[in-house]
Parts: sequence; structure tokens; C-alpha cells
Amino acid sequence: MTPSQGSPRNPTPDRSSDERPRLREVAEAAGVSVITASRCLSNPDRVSEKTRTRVLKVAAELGYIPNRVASGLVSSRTMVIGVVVPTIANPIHSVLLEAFNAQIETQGYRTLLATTSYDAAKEADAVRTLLAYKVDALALAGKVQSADAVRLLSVARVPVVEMFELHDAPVDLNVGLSNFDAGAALARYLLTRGRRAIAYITHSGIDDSRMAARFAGFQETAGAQPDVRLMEFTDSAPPGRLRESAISAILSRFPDVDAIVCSGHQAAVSAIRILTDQGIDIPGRIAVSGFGDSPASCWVRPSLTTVAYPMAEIGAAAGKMLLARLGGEPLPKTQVDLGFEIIERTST
Amino acid sequence: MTPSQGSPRNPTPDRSSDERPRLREVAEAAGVSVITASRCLSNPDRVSEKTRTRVLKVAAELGYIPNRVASGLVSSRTMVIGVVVPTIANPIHSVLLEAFNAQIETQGYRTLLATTSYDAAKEADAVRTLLAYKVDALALAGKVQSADAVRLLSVARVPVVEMFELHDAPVDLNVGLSNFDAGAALARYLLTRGRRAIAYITHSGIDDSRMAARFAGFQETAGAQPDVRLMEFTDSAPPGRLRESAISAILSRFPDVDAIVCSGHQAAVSAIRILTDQGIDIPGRIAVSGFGDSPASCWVRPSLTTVAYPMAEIGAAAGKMLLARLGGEPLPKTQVDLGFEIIERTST
DNA sequence: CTGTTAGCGCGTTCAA
DNA sequence: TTGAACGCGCTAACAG
Repeated sequence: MTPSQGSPRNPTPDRSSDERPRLREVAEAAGVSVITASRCLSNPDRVSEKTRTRVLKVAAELGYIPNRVASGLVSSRTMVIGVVVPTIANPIHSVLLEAFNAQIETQGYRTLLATTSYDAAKEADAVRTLLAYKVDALALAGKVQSADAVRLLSVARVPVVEMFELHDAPVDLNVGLSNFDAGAALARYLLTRGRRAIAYITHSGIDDSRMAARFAGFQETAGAQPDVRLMEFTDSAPPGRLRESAISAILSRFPDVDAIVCSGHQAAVSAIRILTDQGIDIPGRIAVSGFGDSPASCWVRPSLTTVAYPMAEIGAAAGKMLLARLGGEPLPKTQVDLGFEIIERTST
Repeated sequence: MTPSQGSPRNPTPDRSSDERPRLREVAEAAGVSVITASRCLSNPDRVSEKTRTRVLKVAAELGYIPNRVASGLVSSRTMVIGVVVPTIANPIHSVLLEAFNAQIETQGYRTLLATTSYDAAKEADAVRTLLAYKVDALALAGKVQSADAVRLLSVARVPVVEMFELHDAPVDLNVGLSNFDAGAALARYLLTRGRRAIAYITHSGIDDSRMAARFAGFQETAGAQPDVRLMEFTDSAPPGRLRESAISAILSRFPDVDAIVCSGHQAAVSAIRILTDQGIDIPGRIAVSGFGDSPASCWVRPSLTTVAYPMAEIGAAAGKMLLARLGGEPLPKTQVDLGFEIIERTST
């Protein structure tokens, strides 16, 4: 019983009880070649309307879902962008990530995530894995820390954007602000208001150049005033948290302290709570301020004076810059400063 | 000048100035076949130590990074898990995501992200795209909303976990808590404390079964008390935000209100601020409470009585369950209740 | 322990 | 506008 239509040279292999249709099944059902079916889905213009509608109809009926792994392999465009953040739980990063992701989703890209826990070795690892997935671009929160990661990124032929921190030697694109300047600005602000005995709380055990830059800027400005005493205190809690013991240490070792600056986000809000619970007058005896704004900063009483960062704008701008690069559009600037703003509230 | 070693049958194509070495180059440089090189990297046990060390050394020297797109295509294991959340910016989801991601990263899996903005149509779209990427598993925040998504998930041959909300007909795995019970528990709590005129604020324009379940539970319990008046107010702000107008509406249309419940996270904290700014006594005149705990809940004054959800535990448990499935281990239970807790503070 | 053969599902490159 | 051939880079299945 030879089929009168001629036996196909490439008979469909047996896929009984297998999952989803592939493009080939769609093409066969629509009576076109695989490539025509492919074009109907990705280059609709290059196909006559008649075949296009027929193929699309068949594809819908069969519940066809394209295999992006296969198309990624052959076209070397995966439509995936890798994102590296220290942690998602920190609101500053989740806001950044949300804005970035929303931006790239508009063009059909998806975010492949990797976290570093503020660890430079894990950062290099994250970059390596994301590159292994052949991401079309890469976005990183903060200046790239590890030399390995820098090396990997510079030989990789993908656009890279470092978000949040502006610095001198970006791998490629760079959008954010100068944490050094932010630190300096906050120092000036406190000095102008007469504060002279300043405790500055940083966090230990993490690779975070933003924190270091903030302190450097603060130190430089504060150090220029001869009558200012600046003491750095290190807390081992993760950024965003603060141990009561850190505050106790300050009060005992620096009794005439008149200002506390917290480098970690949210840490300043904790500091306000701890100090007010001890009956210490803010800002009468001690002014408190920090970096990074959040709803909690204005809810807390006294409300927090802080250096606000435009994280959502940074994420969106980073997404747009990458999309422009991926679309082959020229970029007017590869480094964009979105600045910061000191929000004066009642804690200083 | 014929090479004396014999011309290879598969000469390496010209890749001058091309990016990274492929497995083939590594194999050639190490003098083994491609498959042996492959095994050195993924099945080290099936290769003699001598060749293994040689190949690994060569791979490191050449800076070889495996192409996971190719290996995903051929092995149908991508080592990627798709995650669907309404939004990342909401802390409740970012904590969930962080814990989930940390869990799966321990086994080398990566998170491919998609957001829905609380839109059922976007949810189906998100699921479709993630399936197109051939994710090895899928995790979704909340009960799957759209029928399309349910259909896609049930024919897909991948493990699925619905996180956060427990319900009757999970697609596959399910870990979280009953938002219905949480609503009921909060109602009982408020009734026990004598509240009888309750305004309940929900958010409009979003597809969120959790919010609906909470209200249903609350309503059922409160409705059982004949002397209780429960009024639902709808705010068009996104969950987590709250317009002042919502509070004004309550005060004018429900003047003897003695309790306000906010369904959205953080919304209750906003409510406290708005009410205290208007000089209204909390909890003297009005008790305020909500769902979802956060640092802000204890920082605000009066501090917020709220139903706390163990989001980090849920994310971690969901990750572990998926990993077990992917590892072929049997799961004792496919539905896990992690419960909730009413944290009593000073706002009630 | 190592190699050979085959092909994952699709898009590129040509030609018709 | 449509199609045939080819191969992306890697691993599964078998053989040696």
C-alpha cells in the first residue's frame, strides 16, 4: 500500500505520547515547509497573508509553543538578559530589578537572575553562568567587583550595564550616581548644621564598593574640617539590619557623638528606633541620617533625613540603554548620571 | 605541503576573531574526542583521572565556558526554573523570590523571571514564555489565575509549585497558607476585642485571589455575628499603597467605624500614618490591622497588629520541593501548610 | 574508559 | 514568496 502522494523523505519520527508539537508538525498540518512556518511566527512580513493566517491558525489549534532554546542556539539570540544583584530582598535592589525587568519585558526579553550575597567570588561565578546561558546582555547592580568577572565581561561580546554606581572604568555602559559624591554631600550637609562628632556605621564581611565609596566621600569632606571627629563603626549584621550592640558601642566609646550616619539602607531607620527607645533626643542630642529612601524613612518618627537614590529610574534607564544597544541604535552617552537628592526630614 | 599527521575529516571551521572556544577546541587541544571532553565537565566519574585533569586544565587555559543553550537543547535539561510573580517591588514577593532563588541556586539552577502585574492575561503569557524556554520547573506566587495558564501547565511535563496560597485544586505542588483562614482569624481577633464597625479596604483592578480569599474568610466570620457591620471599601491604588482619599471616604461614609483592615501589604502602615496625622486616636477610636509583616510594621507608631506570613520559609520550602521532584525523590506531601501568625502590637 | 554516530528544534544561507 | 540544505554546540545511545 504505497501512498499515492509519494513517501516523504523525512518521515515524522514516532512521538506518540510525547509532549508538545514542534514547528515541523505545525508546518505539516498547514501544508507548508518548516521554514515558512517559522517565518510566519517570527517574520510575518516575509510571508503571504494567506499562508500566514493559515499557519497561525494551525499553530494555535495545536497549542504550539516555540522552542526558544533551539532558536537561541541557532540564531544566537536568546532574548534573555542576565541580571546580577547582591540580594533581591533588599528593597533597593528589588525596586531596581522591577524597573529593569519591566523595561526589558516590553521588548520581549526575560530576566535570568543571579545573586552574589555581596561576595566577589560569587559574582564571577554568576557572570560565568549567565554567559553560559548565552544571555544577549548583562546588567549588574554596582561596579563589577572581581577581576575575574571583569575579564569575562570584556571578552564576552555582549552589552553590559553596571547600574547604581558610577565609576571611572566601566566595562561598558554605566548608569547611576556617584556614591562618593553622595557621601561627600551628606557630610557637607551635617557639617553645615554644626555636627562635629560623627559616628559612621558600615557593614563588615561584604564586598560592596558602593558602601566604600560613600564612606570615602564622607571621610574626605569631613576630614577637611579640622575640628571634626569622624569615627567608623563596623557592624557585622547584613546591610539593612543593625544590631543594638552597634549603637551601644557608639554611645559608650564615643559619648559626645552628635551625629550617626548609617551606610546600609534601612539601617538608619533601625537606629532611630533604637535611640528613641532609649530616650535619646533626635535630633536634639544626636542627628541620624543614612543612604537610600524608602516608605519607612518617612513613616518613622522622627522621620529620616537621607540621601535618596532614584533606583526605579536607574533600572529603567539601564534597560533602555541595553535595548538600544541590542537594537543597534547609537547611544548618545554610555555613562549616565541620574544623581541623588538629600531629603531633609526631622531626624537632623 | 601535506600535513604528515593526516588531514582531519572535520577541519575546524574558521573562527578567526570569534568569541569563545567551544568544547571542540578544548577536545582538540587536549587530544581527546568531544564527548570525552564533555564527560570531563559533566560526568567526571566516567573518565580516567589522567585525561580528566588534562582536559580540565586545557579548558581552564582556554577560558572555556560551556554553552548551556546547546546542552539544554540536546539533553532537555536547561537547569533553569521559571518564576512568576505579580511584581518584585512588593517586599512580600521579593522575600519569597530571594528565598526560593537561594534554595535552587544551591543545586545549580537559575531563576528565569516573569511578572504579571496582577493581570491574569499576563500570567498566561508569562507561563507560555517560560515554557518556551524549556524551564525544568515552574514556581508561581499565588494560585494560578487564568484558565489558559492552568491548561498550559497541566499539559507541560514539568513540576509546578504554587506558592503562598493554599487551595483545593493545585496544578501540582502547593505550599503556603490559607488566606481564607487568615482573614477569618483576623476577623475573630477583632471581634473578640469588641470591634463591631469594620471598614475593609481592598484594591481594585487586579487579579489577586489571595486578596479575595482573605476578604471571603473575614466576611464569613464577621458576618456570623449579627451585630457586626462590615463595609468593603475599594481603593484603586496598587496593593501596598493607599490613597488618603480612601481613608477620607471611610470616615465620611462610615463615621462610627471602629476598625480598619487593609488587605494590601504596607497599606495598613500608610493608614496608620494618615489617621495619626489627622489626630485620630489609634487604637482608641479606630483599630488598624492588616496582612503581611515587615520591618515597617513594628517601626510605625502605634506599631501594627498584622497577620504575618512566613514568606521566606514558603520560598525555601517551594524550592526544596521542586528540587526533590527534579531529583526524582518522592515527596511525602504535595501540599504543605506553613500557616500564619497574628502579631499583636499596639494598633488594636 | 573512550569513541562513533546521530540528532535535539530551529533559523541562516542560499537558490528557485 | 517559498523551499532545501545545513549546522548551531552539545549529549544520548550505543559500540569498542
